[in-house]
Amino acid sequence: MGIAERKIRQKEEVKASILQAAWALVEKEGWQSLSIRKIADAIEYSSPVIYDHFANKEAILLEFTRRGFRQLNEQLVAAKDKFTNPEQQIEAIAYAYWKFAFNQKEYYQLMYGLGMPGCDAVKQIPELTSFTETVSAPIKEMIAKSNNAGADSFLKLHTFWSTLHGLVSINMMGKNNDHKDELNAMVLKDFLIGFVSGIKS
Amino acid sequence: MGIAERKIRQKEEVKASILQAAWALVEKEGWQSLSIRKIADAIEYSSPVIYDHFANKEAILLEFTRRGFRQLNEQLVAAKDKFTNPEQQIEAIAYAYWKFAFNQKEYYQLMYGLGMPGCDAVKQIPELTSFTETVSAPIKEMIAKSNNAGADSFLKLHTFWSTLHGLVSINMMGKNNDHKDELNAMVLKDFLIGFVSGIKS
DNA sequence: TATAATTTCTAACAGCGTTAGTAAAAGTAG
DNA sequence: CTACTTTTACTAACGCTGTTAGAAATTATA
Repeated sequence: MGIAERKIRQKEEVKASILQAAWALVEKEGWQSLSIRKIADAIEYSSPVIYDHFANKEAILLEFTRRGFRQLNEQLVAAKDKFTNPEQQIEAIAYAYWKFAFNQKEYYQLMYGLGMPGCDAVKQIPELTSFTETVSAPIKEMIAKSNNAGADSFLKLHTFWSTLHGLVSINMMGKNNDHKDELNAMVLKDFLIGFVSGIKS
Repeated sequence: MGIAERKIRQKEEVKASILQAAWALVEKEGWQSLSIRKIADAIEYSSPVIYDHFANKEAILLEFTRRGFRQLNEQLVAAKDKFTNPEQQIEAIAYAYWKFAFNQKEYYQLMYGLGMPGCDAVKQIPELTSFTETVSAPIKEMIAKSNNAGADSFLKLHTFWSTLHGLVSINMMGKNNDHKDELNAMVLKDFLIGFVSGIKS
């Protein structure tokens, strides 16, 4: 009897439509004004139905956070795989990260800012692991090739990630300067030069 | 007739008590659960009274953001003034910044994260200027003393600030590792070495 | 077809920021 | 000291929010 299967399939269709509708709303009005009732309206169900698929609103946002990290990771991997040289790889990763942050602004804000998701929430994002691995690989390679074999890759990863995120978020909240793009490109380049040479030495 | 003066004084007392009560609530329950009604309860007035002193809730948060930057700046200046050498100054500033972020966690989260205050809001924070100047001064000095006189101080300031903020915010959301403090100290040191040597070269 | 299980709904609770309109208090003038 | 005007603070409400309880409707099983 395929009845149970069909039910499961239908249930997942509704769940997918919830996420789809939610994302459409986020893109149109920003994540700030996303509400359960609006989602329910969009999928033409009553609001309590949503709680049959998600424990609460935060769970929906968490799902998007996970998707965001998955997507970010895909783009980083794609950028990285265009090169074999780890220096070029790390540079490509940095630019891809930057691009993602501003092209998928809603995702980025959800993933990071935004009420600084509780420490508990962060643990529920296994996608962070892939992200970490993607960035770690070229860093480890660089260290191995360098004269500075004692360097700690975890530490370097942390520095790399933090700086990138810092640049992004200071920029997102910052004034809309005319020379913004040029400045950003320079700051990014400036950081990368320092970062790479810091590993080598 | 000092009646008008007394009235102004009384009005400002109420305004001060609003901010005081609000801050007490933030410290007890976090900024997330701060509400106009709770503030009103705490100062033993009805909620609409608050709107005689602040345009809206955001204005209250903005006031705290400004106070936060003022306080941060004071601490940075104090740290800086312990040294005359710009390298030591910039290092002291970095540590003071770090200390502020974690000692005054609520402030820091309000100032930065937290819904990434609208671009409009940022312009309304004149305190940012003093902050910028405090950090710029030693950077400019370092550039002047270096062989690399062409370096752009604004660019370096941006890098410095971004990296610090990145380190802080990645850490605030991060897991509570056992070796957290040691790692942080190392990352901070790692960054500072790279930053300073990057300016000199 | 009757019963059991599931799905979906309406209605409500408790909270939020904010505003309109009224009652009370305080200050001013005759 | 009374009459009027201005300021101040209140109650009540609007339109939202996330979330839950309980009834109604639908669907599957015996």
